[in-house]
Amino acid sequence: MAKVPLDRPSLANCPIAHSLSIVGDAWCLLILRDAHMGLTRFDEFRSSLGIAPSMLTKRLTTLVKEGLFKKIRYSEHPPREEYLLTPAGQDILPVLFVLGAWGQAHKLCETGARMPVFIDSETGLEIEPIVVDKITGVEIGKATIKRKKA
Amino acid sequence: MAKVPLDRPSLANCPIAHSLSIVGDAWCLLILRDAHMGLTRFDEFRSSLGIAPSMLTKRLTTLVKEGLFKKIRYSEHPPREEYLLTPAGQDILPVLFVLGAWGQAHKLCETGARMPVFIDSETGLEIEPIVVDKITGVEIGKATIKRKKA
DNA sequence: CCGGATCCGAAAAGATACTG
DNA sequence: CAGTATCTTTTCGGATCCGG
Repeated sequence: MAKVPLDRPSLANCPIAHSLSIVGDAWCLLILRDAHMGLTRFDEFRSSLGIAPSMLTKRLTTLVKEGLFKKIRYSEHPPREEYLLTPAGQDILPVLFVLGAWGQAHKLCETGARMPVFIDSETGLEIEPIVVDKITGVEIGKATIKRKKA
Repeated sequence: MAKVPLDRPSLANCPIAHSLSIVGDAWCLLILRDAHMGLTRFDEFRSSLGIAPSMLTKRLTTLVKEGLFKKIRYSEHPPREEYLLTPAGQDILPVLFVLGAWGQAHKLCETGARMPVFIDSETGLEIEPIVVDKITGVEIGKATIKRKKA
């Protein structure tokens, strides 16, 4: 899609729509996936994803502009830059978790052992992500999306 | 993007990439958002999102083919169909939750009160979604994505 | 009115080549 | 290594039409 029509009444005040206007694109989320796996450089992303350089430039530019990446010059001669996740970019991780968990649950990836797994950086153990309500701790699934009452 | 290149070694066994090859499109996720708000019909989606009919047809067709929607004929004369979420489609809800929570946390939607909120269908209370590890119950955020060791 | 199908100009994506 | 430039192909989105 070119752009989410955020002027639509149904979308104007929807946080989901606003999020999608930034990361509602498979390339963006795959770049963020790679960033969370430790990649930082243009060519690392390009060769990992097989994305055309012009596409990668465009995605990285908007992700920097939207505050998910910081562009850092790590060498002057020759000029070299790397892309580091900001806090906002790091906060995308739960989205990737849940997206991956959905794919796994529905056997989309049956060609063998799935390659990237989620590892707790403290315990080193694999994580199985679920979404719960922060207050009650109850797992989500029976909930619904509703229009807020006036 | 036309299609996620799932033949790439870096993506072939990645559940995130596989999920994105199906729902890695803003329109698809917005249609699913509307479906979770109770919309079922072609024209309901169209007028809610302002999507071109050809686009909507294409998205609905693939979502049916991928098993997120069931197409049900609810009238014979005239022939009328509606799109109902399958269990796989219902399981997308946590993805929408987390996506919305991210947008909210980063103040993407400051034009006023956000319209669709998340309501627990039992208690009627608003939900604040977070992602935790199923086993330990620890909130995710310090975790990382890693390649599985051989 | 509902659920699309078809057509067309504009826009975006993909591949490749090239440059500092 | 980090992108631009260019070219070709595909897709998008709007408008219109159409059968029930």
